[in-house]
Amino acid sequence: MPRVTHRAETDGEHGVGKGGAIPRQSLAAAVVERLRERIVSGELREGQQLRQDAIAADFQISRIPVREALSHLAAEGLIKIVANRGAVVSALSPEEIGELFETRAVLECYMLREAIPNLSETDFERAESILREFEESLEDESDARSWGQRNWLFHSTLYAPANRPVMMAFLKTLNHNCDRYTRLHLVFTRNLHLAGEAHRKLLDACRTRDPRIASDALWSHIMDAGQYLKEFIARRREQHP
Amino acid sequence: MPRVTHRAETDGEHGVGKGGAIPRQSLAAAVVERLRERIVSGELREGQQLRQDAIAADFQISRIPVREALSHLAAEGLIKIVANRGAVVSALSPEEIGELFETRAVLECYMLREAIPNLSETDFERAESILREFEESLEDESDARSWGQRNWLFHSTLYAPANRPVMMAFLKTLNHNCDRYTRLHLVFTRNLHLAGEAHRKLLDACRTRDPRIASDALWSHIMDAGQYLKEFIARRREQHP
DNA sequence: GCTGTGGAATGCGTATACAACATACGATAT
DNA sequence: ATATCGTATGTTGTATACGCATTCCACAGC
Repeated sequence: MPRVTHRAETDGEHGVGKGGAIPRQSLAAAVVERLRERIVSGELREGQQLRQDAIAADFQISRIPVREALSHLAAEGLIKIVANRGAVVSALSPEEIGELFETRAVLECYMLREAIPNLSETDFERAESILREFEESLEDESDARSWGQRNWLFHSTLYAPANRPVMMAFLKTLNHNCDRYTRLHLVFTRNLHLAGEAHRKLLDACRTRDPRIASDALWSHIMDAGQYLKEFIARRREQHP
Repeated sequence: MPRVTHRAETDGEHGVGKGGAIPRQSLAAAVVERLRERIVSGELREGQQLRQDAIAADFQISRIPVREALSHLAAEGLIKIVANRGAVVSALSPEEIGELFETRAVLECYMLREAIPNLSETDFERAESILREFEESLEDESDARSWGQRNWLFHSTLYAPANRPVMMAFLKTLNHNCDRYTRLHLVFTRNLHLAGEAHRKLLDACRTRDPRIASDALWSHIMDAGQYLKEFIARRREQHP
């Protein structure tokens, strides 16, 4: 959707603030993307305040598109807005984090069970190649940013044959919200390879084409991560109150 | 949250448009509520265009809060926004409607299974009384508006003991989206009492305290409705293209 | 020294104003 | 007569401007 406002012409001309100028599409949509990236990547810590003025100035736009962007992010659950008191990056309680992963587990296991009968050899190869890329990128610290994307790509490849676009959309948002915490954990523990192993086990389980086996593997993959994170965050909150 | 803008003083002074003036809280939030009500109640048909100007004039406010409200509703899935071309009440395909109900079934059955061990006699009595109110209100045609609310109230009472606030919030939105179609169906077929019977069966199933029995009952309750509606809408679309 | 009240400062919510984009219709040229 | 382009109109997207809520701090009273 070629959305070129009058600002577009001035984009490249002079200095860009720390945020840089925004290129195309709806400004609000662009701001959503950038802010989400910053939140999910951990650049914006949980609890941090988001001032409309500051963001607007940073992107060199007015507050209106910023407000819309914030509203959108609030709907996704990444931030919380209190009337007249601004927006903060939502700090979920350990229980809420656990629930997020639990919801994922419930829906994704169902998706996988529905997908298994339709999984073709091509799908397996696709997942395999994504997994290899994934494992290679694990070495590269700077690539940590794309970890979430690769993770979702792998999972969604397995679910795609279920042919449930609506659920997929749901799950994508949910994963955004979970990745934020997963990354936090990964950064601290640095055992990224564990995630790789878990994925490989999961893929093997799918190859059996037994819905029960695959589903169980996925269930523990997600719930274990959730449980681990729940405890990790709880400990961390105690130490840094 | 007492949100009184300078508009509040002028609220009662002169004539109200068809929409009436808006009292308190954030204007945007208020508009969301009203529009959602109109969409879910079927007052705004699917596919119908929502012009910002018209809505703003109707509520006697500017377009800014209207835009935010629309954005919010889009996030809930009740409307669709295309850049520079406005918003329309989202017309879901029969397949999408089916998926909506399927998602509900998956999550709500899980919730119910988790809730069953914690269901107390008090909970049963509460559900019972809601169900009675429900059945009484069925006779009153004018009360059809509150059908969705009562329906969700009944369901959520059964899930509450699972103690999963995040999932509950998810499900509430999902139910809003489903009710819109359920209502459509009910208005045409007028067999509201069927819903009452299904709920009574469900309650009895829960009283067995057997997770399997209760879950199965809920599953068919939701999936049957979804399937029926899917076909109903498909037929209706053929006839009124 | 502590508490309560008033005022300034900061930042959000909304209104108004203007610019950009989409569509439809009519004029002109082939 | 048809096709294409320009223009008119309406609607959305964004900027600027202003009023109000909340917060923080100073200062008076106890």
